[in-house]
Amino acid sequence: MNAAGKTEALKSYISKKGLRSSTQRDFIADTFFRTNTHISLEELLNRVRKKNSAIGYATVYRTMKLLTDGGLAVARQFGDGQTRYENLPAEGHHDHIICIKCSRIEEFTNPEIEALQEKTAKRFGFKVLNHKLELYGYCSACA
Amino acid sequence: MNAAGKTEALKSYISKKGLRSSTQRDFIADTFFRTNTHISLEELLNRVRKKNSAIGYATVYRTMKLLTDGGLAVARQFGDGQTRYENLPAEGHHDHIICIKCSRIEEFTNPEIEALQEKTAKRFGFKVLNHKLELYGYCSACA
DNA sequence: TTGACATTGAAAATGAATATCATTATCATT
DNA sequence: AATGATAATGATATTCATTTTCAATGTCAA
Repeated sequence: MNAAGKTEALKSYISKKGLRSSTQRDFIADTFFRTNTHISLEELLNRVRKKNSAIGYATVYRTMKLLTDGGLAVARQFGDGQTRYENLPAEGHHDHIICIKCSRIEEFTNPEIEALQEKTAKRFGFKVLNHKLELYGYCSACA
Repeated sequence: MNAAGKTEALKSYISKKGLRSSTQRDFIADTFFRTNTHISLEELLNRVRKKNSAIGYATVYRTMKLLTDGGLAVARQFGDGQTRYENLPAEGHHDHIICIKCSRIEEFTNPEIEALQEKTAKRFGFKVLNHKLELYGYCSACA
């Protein structure tokens, strides 16, 4: 989904929930939708304040929580104590394969793996909403 | 590796680093080595204090950091704000399925998924050393 | 036994995330 | 356009997990 589509999706989520619009939230969401991936709240706040320095800290948190609840952002913990928010890529879900030497990161999708995950979840009676799959190793240049 | 082996490994790690032994640390580590999986610091502290009520929580934090640095524990973030420590399993790798409401965590292995990961890695010319797969959703009780 | 220094426990400090609250903005209804 | 119910905001306080500080104690090589 592109940024415009996300803006639409957010609008319909807001109206579905009986919420109201605000210029701050629209601006924060739009700024986030234009990022690539894995932005921390601090980074997002910096970008937002470059254009609108009056926007409060808490409003950014609230907006990101709203986007996360609405399925327009994914909150991720990479272990450094800060939550990072991932903007949904245009072409659906992807996973990561990471070189532990040169930090090269490739994205991939594998529908077969997704299907097996679904099957595994059923085995445990879980309803899966999202998942994280990361492969760590050496890329061709570093092997 | 069994608990005794881990105790040995810890001892050699401590001497390699020029640290000293202490009864508190030995006891905390031993308690942890006897756990199964994914214990939070609070849970570990409770178990430790059942036998030795004078042990401070900072010492438990320090000990778990030491075990993590020494490769005898794995710190994991499952998104509920609490770090959980995983005792190294005797029988190799497993993945996780996590309830985002009640934080219930189940382990699973799926050789088919592993094989597909291997195939995916080859497609990118990567040599995979390890991976992380986590499924997030609602368990049967929270659905 | 001694002395350097690692370890401990209690408490204070830190830092990310959330809650509070007075004020302002939104929007369906008049 | 005015009203009123209430959502949203921004500043600040609070919460909660984790880390740091510090004085006292324990460890261990010399």
